[in-house]
Amino acid sequence: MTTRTRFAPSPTGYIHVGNARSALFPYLLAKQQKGQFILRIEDTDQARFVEDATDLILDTLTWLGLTWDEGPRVGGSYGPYFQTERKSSYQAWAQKLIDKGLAYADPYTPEEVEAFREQAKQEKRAFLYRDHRPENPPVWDGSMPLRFKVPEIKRYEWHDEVMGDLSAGPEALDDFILIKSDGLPTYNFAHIVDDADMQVTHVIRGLEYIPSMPKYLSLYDALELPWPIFAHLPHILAADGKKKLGKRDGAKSVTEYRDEGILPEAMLNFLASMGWNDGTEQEVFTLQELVEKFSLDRVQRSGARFDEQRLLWLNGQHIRLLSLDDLYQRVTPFWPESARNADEAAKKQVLALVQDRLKTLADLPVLTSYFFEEPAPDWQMITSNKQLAKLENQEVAQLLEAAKAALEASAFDPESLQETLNGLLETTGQKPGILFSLIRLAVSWAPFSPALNDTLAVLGKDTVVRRLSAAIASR
RNA sequence: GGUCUCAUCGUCUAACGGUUAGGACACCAGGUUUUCAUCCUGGCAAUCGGAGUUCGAUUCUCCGUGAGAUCACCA
Repeated sequence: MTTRTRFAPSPTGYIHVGNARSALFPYLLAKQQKGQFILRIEDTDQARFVEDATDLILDTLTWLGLTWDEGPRVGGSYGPYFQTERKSSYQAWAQKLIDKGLAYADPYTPEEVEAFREQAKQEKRAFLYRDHRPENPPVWDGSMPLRFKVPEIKRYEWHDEVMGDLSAGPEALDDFILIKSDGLPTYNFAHIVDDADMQVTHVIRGLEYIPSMPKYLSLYDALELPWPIFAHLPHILAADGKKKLGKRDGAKSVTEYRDEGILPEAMLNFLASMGWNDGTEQEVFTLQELVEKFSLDRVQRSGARFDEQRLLWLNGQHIRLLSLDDLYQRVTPFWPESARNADEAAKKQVLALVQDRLKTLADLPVLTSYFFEEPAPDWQMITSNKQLAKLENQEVAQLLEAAKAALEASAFDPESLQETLNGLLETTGQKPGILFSLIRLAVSWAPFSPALNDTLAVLGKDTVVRRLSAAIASR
């Protein structure tokens, strides 16, 4: 049997990093086993439905590189892949339960059920709907919720690929709603029917579903459906707390990270590393490597806190892995305004220089703007520099003049420049920490820059001489 | 409150009963004859507590403690 996994989001908003990992692991497993990764949209909650959310979800997954084999936009033989379009299937499966006497109309109003719930709470005991099962339920005409009648109240035991052997007592079992009074199924019913219809072999989801497992298991049995393989994933915790990461606590959307210059492969690597590792000391994985090495039995059972610093570090690692051409493509929206009219060759030259220093793509402007526009002299940078602050005004001027003269006479390839710079050290008798820092600042007025000779070479003689003159003049 | 789950450096994690408890991020200190956010070297830092099983427990069992999840006509 080929492995078929799925990711089944509801279109209620953006995808945050926790959601993204719930998509990643089933994706990895399906790809590794040459199976199919299915995307299903669970849009049965009309109240929480958000108009553009589906497109946002699809676009986010596409950006991440988690492409689906079946689902919206691509179709497939087991569709439709939107739950609202699958009503006939839910009807058919519900009818099967009704025929077996395992589903009944819920005659109570929501207020009445709520009252039962209140009462149970008052009496300090768990609320169970099945304690209130109507003796002679009316015929279900669709205007009332349809409830599942749990056939056997017992303890359930099952295996979880991540969590191991699990079990839960009869308290976890209750008559739950299959179809709401609006005619749409609940998640509890729909996902089981859909997974069966779509021949999903592995149910991989967050561990918030574990407490409901006995209900699901009982329904599989009632429907005479084999149990799929289950894997419940630990939560990703918010950076500051111990709570499950959620939108309520301001979990950032995946697209925000994209806009901040995070690479999709870094995000995926990071997400995978929270809760999974291959047992070696490897930290940086490409998506292909993740596909090859992933396994459910090496997934952690405890939650992992979201540490952005680690994400940043991984992002830098992945930026360094990119070819220059690839990086050039990705960095397109991040260039400083002043680079807009620069030609491709010039931009690539600059990019090659800073590739090793980028932590995010969004760092590009700070690192490169002085290549494309005249930086404004900021003598604060010199007076606040520990070493440069010791220099007399006059010395600064002399050093800059000397540098200007030497560079004006120099060839401008990196090697010649290094020689010229070294020569300058001797003639001025200065320490490199002082001389080179000064030149660097006078030419870039930037907090950081690549190696001085490389920077000068890319800048070109005219620019370097002009900026040194400007620096001297502004003193 | 009921049910369920989890527990190793600050953080992410490794160690299928035997290791000086390993790696990475972050941090700190050096180095790479400029800065630095790259790179290299070094340092700091952990098995929640208590019983038990065992020659030997991070690892197995039990009890605590702590944390989380869940108890919807939401998923």
